[in-house]
Amino acid sequence: MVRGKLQRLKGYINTETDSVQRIPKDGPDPEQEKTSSFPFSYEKKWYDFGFELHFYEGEYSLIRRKTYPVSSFHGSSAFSDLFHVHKQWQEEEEDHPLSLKGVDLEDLLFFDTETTGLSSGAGTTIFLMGYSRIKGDQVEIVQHFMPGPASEAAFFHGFLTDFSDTNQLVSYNGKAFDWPHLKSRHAFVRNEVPKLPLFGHYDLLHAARRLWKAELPSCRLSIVEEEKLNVKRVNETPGSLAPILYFEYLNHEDPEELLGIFKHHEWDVLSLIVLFSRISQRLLHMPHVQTTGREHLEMGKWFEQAKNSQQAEAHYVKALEYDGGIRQEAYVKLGHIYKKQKNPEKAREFFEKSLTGTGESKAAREAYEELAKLIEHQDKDYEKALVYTNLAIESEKKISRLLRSHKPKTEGLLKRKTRLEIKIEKWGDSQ
DNA sequence: CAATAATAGGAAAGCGCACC
DNA sequence: GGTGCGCTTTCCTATTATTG
Repeated sequence: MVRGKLQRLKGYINTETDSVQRIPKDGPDPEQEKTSSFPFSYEKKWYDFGFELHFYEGEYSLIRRKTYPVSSFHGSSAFSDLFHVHKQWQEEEEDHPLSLKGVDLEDLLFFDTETTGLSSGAGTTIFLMGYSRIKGDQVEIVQHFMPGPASEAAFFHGFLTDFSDTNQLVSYNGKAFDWPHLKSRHAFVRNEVPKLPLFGHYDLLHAARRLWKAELPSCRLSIVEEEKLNVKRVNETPGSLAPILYFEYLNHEDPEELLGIFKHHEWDVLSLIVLFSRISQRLLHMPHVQTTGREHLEMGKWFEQAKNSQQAEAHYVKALEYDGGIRQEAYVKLGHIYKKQKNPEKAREFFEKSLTGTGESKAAREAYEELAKLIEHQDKDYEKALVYTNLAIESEKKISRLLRSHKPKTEGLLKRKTRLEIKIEKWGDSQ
């Protein structure tokens, strides 16, 4: 039985080994199948689904191209938002991981694959890969389908002959999953097909995590879609069923059940477009995007890490408008920025402001310690510095009592305390 | 199930300031 | 003017979360 299956997969031209009863009742007439130029069963269905044959060195893959106007919506965003976002990125002075400065918008490939499993062992293959992209005033979706293991070269050939080396990938966890996977599968057919291009690669999983790690229960694409894009998926099959459905397809050749997977893949690559837009709109302070205080805070951190303190400051300042905990954190972050900018007076002002109102927190602990430092070295008011050091120690203790996971790190603070006590001992009060 | 990359936290190294 | 200490930056490591 298994042997028969393998043989069937190996060469579609060889219909001799296929028993008649294995062809489903509503399948094509076996007589016709032999003479037809279409190498698989269910020719009509494939055409109805919009797929075209791709022929390469005696093998075949299937390709579907589909377009929507850029004015159409996906969730609560229009694809055309990307135009504005792209334009806005050109205005930015400093670099950022998501920046599109100098990138041709139509070079972006919003890319995803469907595979026969998660493990990257030898048994797992890619059977569907493709992308969405902007083409003029249309969004184009290109899907390459591998109709069987014997078609991998044609499958890759169709995919690889379609774009240029200026293309850039945009994916969700593609850096860790899709691309390495694609590379390892490509190795099997590398002699027969073009080389893999060396892409620039934006991975939106990491962008999403940066913004929403604290806010969302998980940063899985489906959750992000629901919470941040208002995308409600209909008529699609979850990706987790892809392996089973593909194996079933290989048995009976009826693509009907794969329709939901094609839809799923389409949703994925379309969501990537609007996700890219949504995140960029927030990063660039573009209007009409509801942005939370937490998001501003996280974006501030992101810009800070990208060494763009101007944008970092802008987002932290925005975060000041939100509720207690957020505002407190933002004050502390701003304090650090001004401290780095050699403006200790302003730094101190912001650390102090962070302590008004809100109770114990890591931010408060941080502020106490920073104030102790500034007062010791600027004012040389050792008594007062000692007071803040003790407050920091108290704060640290309370936090570790509150958060079981947090192990107290008072070592540095205690060191500071004894040093200050010695100084006071030596010189009495602040001179 | 595997691979990957970002991140957080810690250790180590470089830098600047104060003190003698 | 040399020395030591505290502070910041950088480097390294372990952990975590996502993909079909």
